[in-house]
Amino acid sequence: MELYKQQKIKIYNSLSNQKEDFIPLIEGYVGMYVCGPTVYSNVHLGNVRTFMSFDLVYRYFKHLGYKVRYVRNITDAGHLENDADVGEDRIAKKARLEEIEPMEVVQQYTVDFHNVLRKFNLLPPNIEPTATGHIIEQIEIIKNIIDKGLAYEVNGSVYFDVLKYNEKEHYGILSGRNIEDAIHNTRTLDGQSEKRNPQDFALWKKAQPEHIMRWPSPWSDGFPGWHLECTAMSTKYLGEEFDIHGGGMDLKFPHHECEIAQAKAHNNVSPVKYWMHGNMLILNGKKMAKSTGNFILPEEIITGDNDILSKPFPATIARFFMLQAHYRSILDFSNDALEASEKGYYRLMNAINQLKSIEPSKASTVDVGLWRQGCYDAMNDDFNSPILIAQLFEGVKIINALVDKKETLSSKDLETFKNTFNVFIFDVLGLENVTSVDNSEVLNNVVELLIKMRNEARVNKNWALSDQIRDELSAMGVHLKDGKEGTTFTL
RNA sequence: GGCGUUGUGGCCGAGUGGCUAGGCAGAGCUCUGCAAAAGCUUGUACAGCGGUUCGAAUCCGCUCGACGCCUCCA
Repeated sequence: MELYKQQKIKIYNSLSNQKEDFIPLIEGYVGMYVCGPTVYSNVHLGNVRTFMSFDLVYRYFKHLGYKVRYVRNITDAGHLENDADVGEDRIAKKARLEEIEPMEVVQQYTVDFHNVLRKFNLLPPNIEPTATGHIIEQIEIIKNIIDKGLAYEVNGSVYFDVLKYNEKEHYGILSGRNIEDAIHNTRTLDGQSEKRNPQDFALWKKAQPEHIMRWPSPWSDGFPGWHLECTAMSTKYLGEEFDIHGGGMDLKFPHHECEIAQAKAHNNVSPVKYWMHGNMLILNGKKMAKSTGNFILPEEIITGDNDILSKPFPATIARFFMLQAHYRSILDFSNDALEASEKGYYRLMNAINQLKSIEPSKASTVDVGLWRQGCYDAMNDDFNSPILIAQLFEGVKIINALVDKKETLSSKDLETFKNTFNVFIFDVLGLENVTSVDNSEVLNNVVELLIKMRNEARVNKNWALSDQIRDELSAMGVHLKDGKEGTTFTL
């Protein structure tokens, strides 16, 4: 029997603001869409956190035996900057500044994105579609929405008519807003607008002469609005109605709100059953964001090349650190917190390494089934990885007690225990067992110390010791050379 | 200003109306020639003020603070 029939998941649905039983549209299958990055610059650690949160979700579904179709897009058609009416496509702007092709920008940062996620051990999605690869689909959706009277064309651009939509539907259903409030609280209007209403959003934008990314359409040579791509691609690959849509909390409004409105207008059905939003990674008390410069790059964790870091950390430790917080909580990033996680991580891995050598006994003194279900209960409760990790540390205590022969497990229980422990750590949490941190500086110092001790032995004519040091180092691959200027070594 | 989230012991970070989350640090113990490491044990915290309740950190109200969104954003 598949595990998913035994383990029932509850998911916090942003649409209802409460935990709901997860019931897939088709039993045994899960359709999941996650908003991917806009590839106009390097992803920062905050971006990684969000994708990692959904990596956890994906991994757990897979572990339970669900057939998952996980779609995560690449936004390569940029977003508009500043005022939408005069704004410029981000990718196009970057390309113009760097005097390269827009697709070079896209290619460079897409490759970077993939490299980063691989280092943090994120599984690739099943489909990773691009916005520019779905221009035709987007145009078709716009046509349909215009036909239904919920969008209008002005000067070659097309806008979604939010007020009209709101007559029959609720624009703001996801973010808990009322369109009336929004109208009354409009910020200072900047300049003249083509829009009938400030809340309207672009489905298609006419390209200005300086725009280098453009496609033909019935309305103008131009480019699609940002929100539309996700509707086009999720509909195409997951259907008009699918199970889960995820993304960062900051996309809830307006991006996801607009997606709901478009999709409903287009398909006459609410597109998503469970909306999930991952919370922000905070640095210095503020959200990480490229625009403010308050961020840390994933690579900097690994190289230690950032002033706030005391040293480099393996990527998997950063992963462990982030999974120690629930995905819906804001998480504070700091060197101290990372160091604390590092110690806990090694404790966990030491236990795993000891687990291999434990011998079974005739009977069990530990209720393995209860402990195992505790692991599942944690994940079933809205993917609560911190609780799971706490449960795994209970497992660490059990392992230590087994090593000390204070507890025993039958061979069957031991098998279950080992299997569960490994599955949750490596398959579900996606951690990697980094046993030793390769630190060439430490190695250097160690060898220098041995050289010094050997030289003292030579001065004392303690040839037995000095030769022992040289020969044993040599056996380990460290070769000493006595030169006129002193002793050096090679690896 | 509007909408929403949140405020937990030295630090990070879970959580439920009554029963010790967990990690790090600290303390005690075991082990050990000494030390370290490792293991075990230990922490009565929940912004403030009211209210509901037999009982609230957990529900409600107010105050104060923090954060997110309202413009691109994971």
